[in-house]
Amino acid sequence: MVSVDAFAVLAEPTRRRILDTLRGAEEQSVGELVDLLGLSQPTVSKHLRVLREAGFVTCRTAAQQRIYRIDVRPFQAVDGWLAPYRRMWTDHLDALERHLDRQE
Amino acid sequence: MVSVDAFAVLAEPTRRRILDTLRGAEEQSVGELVDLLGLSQPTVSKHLRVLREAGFVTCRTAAQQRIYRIDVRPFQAVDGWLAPYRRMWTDHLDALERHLDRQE
DNA sequence: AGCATGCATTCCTTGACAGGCATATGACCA
DNA sequence: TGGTCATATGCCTGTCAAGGAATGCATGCT
Repeated sequence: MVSVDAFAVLAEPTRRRILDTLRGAEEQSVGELVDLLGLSQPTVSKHLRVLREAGFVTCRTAAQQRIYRIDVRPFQAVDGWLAPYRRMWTDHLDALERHLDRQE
Repeated sequence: MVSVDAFAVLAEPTRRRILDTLRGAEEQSVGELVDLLGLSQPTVSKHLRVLREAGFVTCRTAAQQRIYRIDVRPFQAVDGWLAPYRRMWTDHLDALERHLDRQE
């Protein structure tokens, strides 16, 4: 329960693929993800566990299936770290816009 | 030269600390970073190499010093991946705003 | 009860770093 | 030229995570 680092979780390309797949579909079962991604079932389950423990996905049980869906909160944390860097180029773009506005 | 994954680079907490330090100072030498971060010089140099090869920082030579500064382009790539997820909550916020507007 | 389905977990092996330490490189100076 | 400063690199070791194969564990069905 050691609160895994969100960036470390996203460092795995396979996990980002899982998230990208989930993003396009509201929610999906493990089997659907296995089919869509072409990965082994244990591989998908293990990545889903990492994502779940980091809060990126939530899970509900439907009969023998586990249905996963995205939770945005960890993404907000990542976005929070990224925000000051984003300002480094949006500020420049804003300045450029103001400059172009003055040109007219 | 194997085009390292930007997320994998950011997965290291120490590297994020280096970036956060650089962000507050335009540019800094390796020695300054060593002092500010309290890390060994080889450790800092090795992380800077990773950051440099991934494009997160650029480097200029000033006498015996190497002066590092941030380059925003890899951050833009990361932000690009994050953008659709960000819409998942900004859309909700926008909808909430519209709702509150109608309340008035 | 017995069996199949859907998923999670374990064990094992392998590969990728991270940090410490020592050393190399390159620029400056006397 | 010899020495020093600033930084980069190499080697070594420990740690940790990923994937494959096999197995465990529920739930549902007949």
